[in-house]
Parts: sequence; structure tokens; C-alpha cells
Amino acid sequence: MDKLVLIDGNSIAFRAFYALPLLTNSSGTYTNAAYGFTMMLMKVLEEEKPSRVLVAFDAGRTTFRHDQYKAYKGTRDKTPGELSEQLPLIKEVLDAFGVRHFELEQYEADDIIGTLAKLGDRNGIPVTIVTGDKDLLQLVTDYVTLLMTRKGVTDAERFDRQAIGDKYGLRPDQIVDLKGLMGDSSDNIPGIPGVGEKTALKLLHQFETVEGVLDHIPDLPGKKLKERVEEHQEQARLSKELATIYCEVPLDFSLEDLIYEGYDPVQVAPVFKQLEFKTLLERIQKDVPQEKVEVKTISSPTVTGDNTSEWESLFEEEELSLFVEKTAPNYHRADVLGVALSDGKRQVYIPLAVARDWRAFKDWLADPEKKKIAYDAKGTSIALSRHGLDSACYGFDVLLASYLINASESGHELSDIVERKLDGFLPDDDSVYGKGAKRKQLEGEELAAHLARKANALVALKPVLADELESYQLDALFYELEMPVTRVLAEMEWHGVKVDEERLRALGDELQERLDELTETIHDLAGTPFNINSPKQLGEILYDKLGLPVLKKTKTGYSTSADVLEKLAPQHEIVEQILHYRQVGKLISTYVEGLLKEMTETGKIHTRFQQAITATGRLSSTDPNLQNIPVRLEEGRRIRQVFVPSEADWVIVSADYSQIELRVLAHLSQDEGLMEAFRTDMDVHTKTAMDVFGVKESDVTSLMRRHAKAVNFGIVYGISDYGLSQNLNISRKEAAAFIQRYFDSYPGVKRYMDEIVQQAKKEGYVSTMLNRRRYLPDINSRHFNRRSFAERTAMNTPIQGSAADIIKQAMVHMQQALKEDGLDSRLLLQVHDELIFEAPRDEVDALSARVVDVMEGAVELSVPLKVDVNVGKTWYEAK
DNA sequence: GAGGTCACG
DNA sequence: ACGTACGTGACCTCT
Repeated sequence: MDKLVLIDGNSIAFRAFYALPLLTNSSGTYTNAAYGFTMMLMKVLEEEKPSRVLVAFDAGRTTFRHDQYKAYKGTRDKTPGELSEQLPLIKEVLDAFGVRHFELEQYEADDIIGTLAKLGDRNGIPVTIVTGDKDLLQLVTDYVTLLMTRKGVTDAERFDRQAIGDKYGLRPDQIVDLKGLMGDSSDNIPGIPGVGEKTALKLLHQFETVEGVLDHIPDLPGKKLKERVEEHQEQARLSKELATIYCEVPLDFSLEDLIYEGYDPVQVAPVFKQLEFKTLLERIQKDVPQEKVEVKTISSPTVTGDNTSEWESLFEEEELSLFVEKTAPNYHRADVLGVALSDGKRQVYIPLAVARDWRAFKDWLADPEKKKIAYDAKGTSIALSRHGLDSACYGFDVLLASYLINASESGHELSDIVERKLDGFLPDDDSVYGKGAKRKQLEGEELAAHLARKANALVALKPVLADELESYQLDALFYELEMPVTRVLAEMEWHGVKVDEERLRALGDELQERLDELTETIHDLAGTPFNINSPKQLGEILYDKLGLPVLKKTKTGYSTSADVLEKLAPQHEIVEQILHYRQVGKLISTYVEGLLKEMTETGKIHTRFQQAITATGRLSSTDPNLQNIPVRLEEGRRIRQVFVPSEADWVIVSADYSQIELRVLAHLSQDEGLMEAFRTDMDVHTKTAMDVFGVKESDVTSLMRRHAKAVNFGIVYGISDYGLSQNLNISRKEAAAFIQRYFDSYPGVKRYMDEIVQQAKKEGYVSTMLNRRRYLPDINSRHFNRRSFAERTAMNTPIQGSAADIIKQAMVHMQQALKEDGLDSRLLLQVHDELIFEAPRDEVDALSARVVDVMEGAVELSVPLKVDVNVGKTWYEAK
């Protein structure tokens, strides 16, 4: 059916701009109005299914109406630059959709819309007008309806004659009369002073039009009203005229030119990509025709007498991609759905059952000479191992390469990388398998096509990524550090960590008992039972019921965080109990129950070390996170008692770097004082206290040391007086004075901090010792907040990131060393500045000596690296 | 799914 | 004047 949609471009853009936060894409362009507009456009196209579309815009600041009335729209603020600069983006979007847009000097969008609405009406074509402007209601007829934006961006209310009648008791053509009487402050149309919507409606119900009202002035109720109308007759006529949409705009196109036959996702996708409309891109992506991939499948369940032999020549290739599809992200638990290989020209899907029985494939897979291109080599090799398939020689990990090229990039899914690096489309897993409850298992050709496509993508990506790594001098970091680290981590994860389940359960019972007591005490003190875990309910109890002073608020209500509660503790005994409750509750839910959930039948826990997550180069650990097992408080530290060696008569050995970040800072800054502290192996916080407070070592008090320590942390984090004052609970002024004195004492550090920020502003990124990069797009931002954050990041990242480089290097060397020395000891965990091993008791001395050598010698700095080793029967005792 | 809170380095 | 310390992950509640 024929249908014309007319969109009021400026009105919708305006609406979107104020409905959404001021978003920018990574190049700093504002995109919120364009984004909201596009959402609205897509919704309208989908729901109205128009056969013709036009988007009308206002042109320039003056129109023919200004000739009649100089002050027209005179009270309106200038359109903010952040909005007007988005109008060209919106027009780009429209061009990509193949939707016509139009603007004409001296006319407003309303007039263009009015002219076309009339045209549609006369030709019997149904018209829908989309706007946020009530004025356009005057255009409604039997054929013309109007969608008026309501809350947010895409929520709209439909008006036809009936709806206008219901709401105002008026015909559409009387809307101009309404404006004529009551005026419109947003357009600076005066109307009759003292006449608002109520009076105007009452008058129109009786006299129909402005003219009708003016003809019956003596009949109007009230003396005041009579006077006002009498006095402002001309103004009312002018106001009506100004509000009347002009429907005779000269147009140089016809309805035929507005034909819309749907959009081509291939045209739209690049524009969405440039604007970084990720969700919208995903939405259209499923409609993008996929590049044809010729897929061959080996469908036979057995090898003998089947088609596998046709494929064996593949294994003569120098390099193949290997893609393994899993049923879930956690490869320690997930099953393998299938395997796919590609050499770029041929691609093949191998069902798991076939793969397991196929000699030639297994030989290739385990061949240490046959290089594989993979996505997530670690997950791939572990998933295969779990199904009895040994794999070796992962030469190129697409995931790690993408991560090194830009760690801050939002997505490192294969489909994201294909999109970024190949300007291509790979349907992501959610669109192929479905999301959430709709997720389905694919089979046969469909699965084969999807996996083969991914294997192909790996081959296509490798040269592109390899070139990019080289051009940023990331190739050494990639091939000599990150790829080897992946192999080390794979072994650590695969082996897992043994947990004493019985002890964990006993600890859990004990903690639960404690928690029950605390719950009872707290409810008694509050005088009523409530959910202590709910910050909302807790806030009501503390602040409303018990009347404690509100020191800090959050976006949604009262703050009940520990730093606030600690300040409130002296005022009411319930506070201390709550703090303890929180502590114990955390231990039970996260550590006791959390760890029990992750235990396997063999009594082990297999975490996943994420190697492509952090912006600084650190690892992270998930399912469970074994990098945040409690240590600071004794009650929590006992959790470490359950981490035990996996073999009898073995022990846990922990080796940690002492002050690695400050040593890295000494090296990077070449500050004489700081280097001196480490060369003489002093307690660095004491040394800082001596320098900052100007006292002898023997006169450093524990408070002075504590403050000096906080300043040292602050320096590493990219210091601000505010942050330090919060941490130390002192005034900002005092904090600023500390910082000043620190910089006076360590001028080299000050110089380094200034230089690194300058460098970041100039280059747009900072680097670590091993050349790892982090881009800082906000470093030159006009927003104080974003810029400050970027500046602190510029100071922190080289420090945190270089420390990450160093321990990764040590891990690779250590794995090598264990092998060379013929030791059975095993690396289990890495916790940023420490390595945890399990070792046969009789290897402890050899291991300890070796690990100190390796870790201290991982890289050469201007100051020594120092490692402390501890041994115990459990992780708890290895301290 | 977001926000608040808290565990670690 | 502006308002946060840097980097993570997990659990809970509530919409």
C-alpha cells in the first residue's frame, strides 16, 4: 500500500539531543542526536512501512515569517554547536538509507511537510508526519496522521482527527486559532496576553476561530478579557498567521522522487561503523548478505573408506588456521561443537567425532612444526585436550594480536576484529545461534558454514594483523612474550589448583554461624528485621530510623560504603556490626560458596587467566577470580588455608616482587633519590617519609610512614590532591602540601610525570618498557574530567604496564628454567607481582634459588629487582 | 542490566 | 570551579 512518511528533521534531532547523554565516538565527535535520530528513523521505517519518505530540515535562521514579524522565534537560544555539528551526520545516515531529505531557504521544515502533506491528502495517499512539534497537528486530515514524540526518543503518540478532538475538543484546522489566542513562547508568538490554553479552548469551543472571537468581543465573559482581546486584535491575527503552516512551498521534486524501497545494509553499515553505533550495527548485520564461502564438510562419522583422504593434502600446507567452536565461553567446562580448518582457499568443517578418529588430522594437530593460526590459542588447546586431542605450535593468536594493537578497543570477538581490520562482516555468534533463551544448537550445513567462515576469517586476518604489529613495533612483544605466555598459562590452567574441600566447608560453617549471630544482633539493634544486604533498606535504617548523619550520597540514595560507615562507627554500635557482617558475608558468598561452585570432581579449581582484557597489560582471572583471594584481614586470609598442593609431601611456594612498581618508577624517571633508596635496599616508605618530612630514619613515626606510603601509592596512580586527601582522610590542602614536598624531594619523578603527560598529548598514546601501547583519546579533551583521567592514566600505565611486562617475562623464563633444570615444580598462579608454585618438598631449595634468579633477572633496570620467597603447606602458610 | 559494594595488586 | 585516586571480578539487590 502506498504510504508517505514525512519526518521533521530538526525537531527529531533536537528531541534526541536532549533525551540522550552527550555521547561521543572515539574520535571525539558528538553522536547522541544522530544516534537518537537513527533509532527513531529505523523504528518508523519498520513500523510504518512507508513507500515514500522525506525528511525536511529548516534552512538558515531567517524565513519569510521574519518579514511579517521580526521577533519570530526571537526568544529561542542558538542551537548548541554540539547539536548543529551532528546535522551533517544525520544527513549522511539518511543518504545511506536512501531516504530523501530536503531544505529550502526562507522556509521551515514545517512548511515543506505541510506542502507535501497536502499533496498526499489530495492524491489520497495516507501520510504520517513524525515530529515533536504540536503546531503540525493543524495538518491532520482523514488521510494525514501525526506521530508526536513523547518521553525519550522512540516513544511516540499517534494523533488523528479523533485524537485531537478527544484531547482539545478542536478540529485540526483550529490549532492555528488556538496558537493565535494563546501564543507560543517557544516561537515567541505573542497571542493575547493573559489568555492561556484553558481560556483559548473555551473561547474556540464557542466561537470556532480567532475571527469568530474578534467578531463577538462584546459577548466575551469578563471585563478584563474583553479589554485584552479588544486591545490585541491585530496581534491575535498576526499570531494566527505566524502559526499557520504555509502549504505552497515551491518544490523541485514530486512524490515519485520520494519512493523508498527499503535500505541496503551494505550501504548503511559503513556509516554506522564510522559513527560507532554498535548496537544498531548488530541489528542490521543479520540482514547483510554474507560473502559466499564455499564449504566442504566431512560429514562421515568414520574415517575408513570415506572422504577424509581427499583432504589430507591440506596438511602439507605451511600454515593453516584452526578454529574450534565451543558450547560456552568457559573452555574448562564447555564441549567442542566442531572444528574447522582453512588455508585461505579451501576450508573444511570436521565434526568432533571425525576429528577424534582421523589420524592425519591428529598428527598435524600435535606436530610441533606445523604452525596454526588460532583465535584464543589457550582456550582452543584446552578445549581440544579435554576431548583427548593434543595440539601444539600455535604460531599466531588473532585474539592476542588484536588486543596488542589496541587493548582499549571495545570488542575482541572474532566478528569485531573482522569488522575492524577487514572491513568485512562475520555474523557474530549471537546472531547465528540466537541469544539467551532463543539460543539453539546448529547442525549440519549451517554449522559447517559458520565455522568454515570463521576459519577463513583467521587466515585473512593474520597478514593484516601481523603487518600492523610490525608497524607499531609490537612484533617482539607479541611473538616473544605474549604468545609464549599463552602457553605457560595454558599449562597452569590445565593443571589447576587443589583445594581442601573439607576444610573449605568447615570454614564455611563456622563463618555462617558467625553471620547468623551478626544478623540477629543487627536486627535487634535496629529494632526490626531487614535485609542487611540491601543498601537501600540499610540506608533507611541508619539514616531515617536511627538518625545518623548523612556524610555521602550516591546517585540513587544514601551511601553505606565502608569508608562512610567507618566514620559513623563511634556514633552507634550497629555500624561496627554491619561492617563485620559485610566482611563475613563477602567471605561466605564469594569465597566459600564461590569456590565450592568452581570445584571439579578431582578437587581442583581451574581459573581462566584472561590475557586480552586489561588496558595496561596485566592478566585478569575469572571463574573464579583467584587474584583476589583475601589476605589483608586475618579472618579472610584463612581462606588461603584451603589452597593446598595437589600431591602428597609437596608444598606451596610463593615468590613476590618487592615494590616492583616503585622500582619501575625509579628506572623510568631516573630520579636520583628514588634510585638511591632501592640501591641501598631501604624501606622505601621510610625513605620517603625521611625525605618528605626532613627527619632522620630514627625519627620517622609510624604515622609519617603511613602518610608517605599513601603518597607513594598516589604517585603510582597519577596523583591528585583530592584523591590523596580522601585516602588519608585529611584536607585537600594538607594533601597538596604533601605532594608538593614529595616533588621537591624527588624532582626526577616530577620531571618524568610532566614529560609523560606531554608525550601522551603529542603522540596520543603512552608505552611500557616492552613497547606495549595504550591510546589515550581523551588526553586533549576540553572536558576537565576526561582530560584529568587521561593524564593520570598516562602517568600510571607505563608503571603498571611495565611491571606486567616484567612478570610475564619472568613466567616465560621460569617455565623454561623448570624444564632445563628437570624440576617437577609447577607454576600455579600469577597475582600481578607474585608467582605461586607447588613443589616437591625436596625441590624447594633449588626452586627458590632459581625463581629468585629468574624473577630478579627478567629485565635489566637501573635499580635492582628484589624477590621474596615463602614456603608453606598451604597458600596461607606461604607468607 | 545497572548500581553499589568489596575482595585483590 | 571542576570532582577521582590506577587496574581488575564477583556478588547482591532492584528495576
